[in-house]
Amino acid sequence: MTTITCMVEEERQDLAALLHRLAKALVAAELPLLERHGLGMWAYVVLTELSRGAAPTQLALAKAVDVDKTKMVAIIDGMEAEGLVSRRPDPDDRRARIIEPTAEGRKRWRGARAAIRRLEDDFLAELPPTRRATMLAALRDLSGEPLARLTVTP
Amino acid sequence: MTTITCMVEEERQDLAALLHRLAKALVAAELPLLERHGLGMWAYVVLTELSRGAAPTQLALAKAVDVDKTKMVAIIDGMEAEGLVSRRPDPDDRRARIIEPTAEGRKRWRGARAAIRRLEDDFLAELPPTRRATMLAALRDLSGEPLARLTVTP
DNA sequence: TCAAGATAGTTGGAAACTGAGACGATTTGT
DNA sequence: ACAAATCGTCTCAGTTTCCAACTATCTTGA
Repeated sequence: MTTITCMVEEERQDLAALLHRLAKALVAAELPLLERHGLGMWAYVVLTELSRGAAPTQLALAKAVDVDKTKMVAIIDGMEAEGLVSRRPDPDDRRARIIEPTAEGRKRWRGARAAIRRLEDDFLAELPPTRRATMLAALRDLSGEPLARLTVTP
Repeated sequence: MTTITCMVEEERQDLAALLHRLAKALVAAELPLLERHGLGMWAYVVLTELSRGAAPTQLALAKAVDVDKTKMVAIIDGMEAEGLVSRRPDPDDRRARIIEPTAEGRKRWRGARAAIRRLEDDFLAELPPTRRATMLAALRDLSGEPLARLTVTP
């Protein structure tokens, strides 16, 4: 008698596609919230980066949020026109401009972030607490060193 | 003596931003693999959907992979020109075209998927097995009903 | 039955985004 | 002091995205 071991293929779907779909749906759901608080997506992303405390130059900001520096010009232009950020010459390097959020920028960002946080908490409420915590921790871990290794070793 | 309870704000970063960055980096890392197997990103996504077994019409395909139907025309045009899929009139509805992968399309897709699977497995190897399994299961769960609820209830 | 409306695929064009190149003003290295 | 590199900006071409039409076909309701 022969024993046949049937190796069931783990029909996992592509991780990239899965993450992409989730991110796309979340962004689509959050865009109306942002606009209700008077912010576009890029403005929110920039303000989020600025909320980390440091006062970066325009180029550092572009790298931090991963957009082209030529695009950052237009983003900051718009935000400055709306009074969300201010450009200030860097005293240590007169080529560079230091970007800082205004009081209004901070205010709108806090409102928008709270709304987004509520939506995401609601979205995540589907999962039991321990699984949710494990997943968030795993995602955070992956977005660190493993992600960096991806981009340098093609 | 007074006891001060310090509520440490869980400084979680935005889930959408986190997922977006991960997806973007993964896609960027996988694009060279795809092109090495003679596939573009859209061709791979379409072939992946076709591999589910059903033979969908062009419109059903567009909805399944979430692109505009007008863009699907160009995608299928290119794939047909490369001999990756075939257009066949739907016998039940002469307006519709049924899209089917060719042998060559299936072959290239299998090769590309294997390469992608290897890269993703390597990427996920950073996590301990149980955490990885929990995370993947959680992501899969979220991409089902919770995601659908997001898009209809803004 | 048959006329009106809806639908599948296609085409074309407008608007937004992306990415590369160049340039002036400035800094850095030698 | 001088060459090379860098920061912010501008411009321009190539793409993608979205919307409005159009043809051919299907479906529905009087």
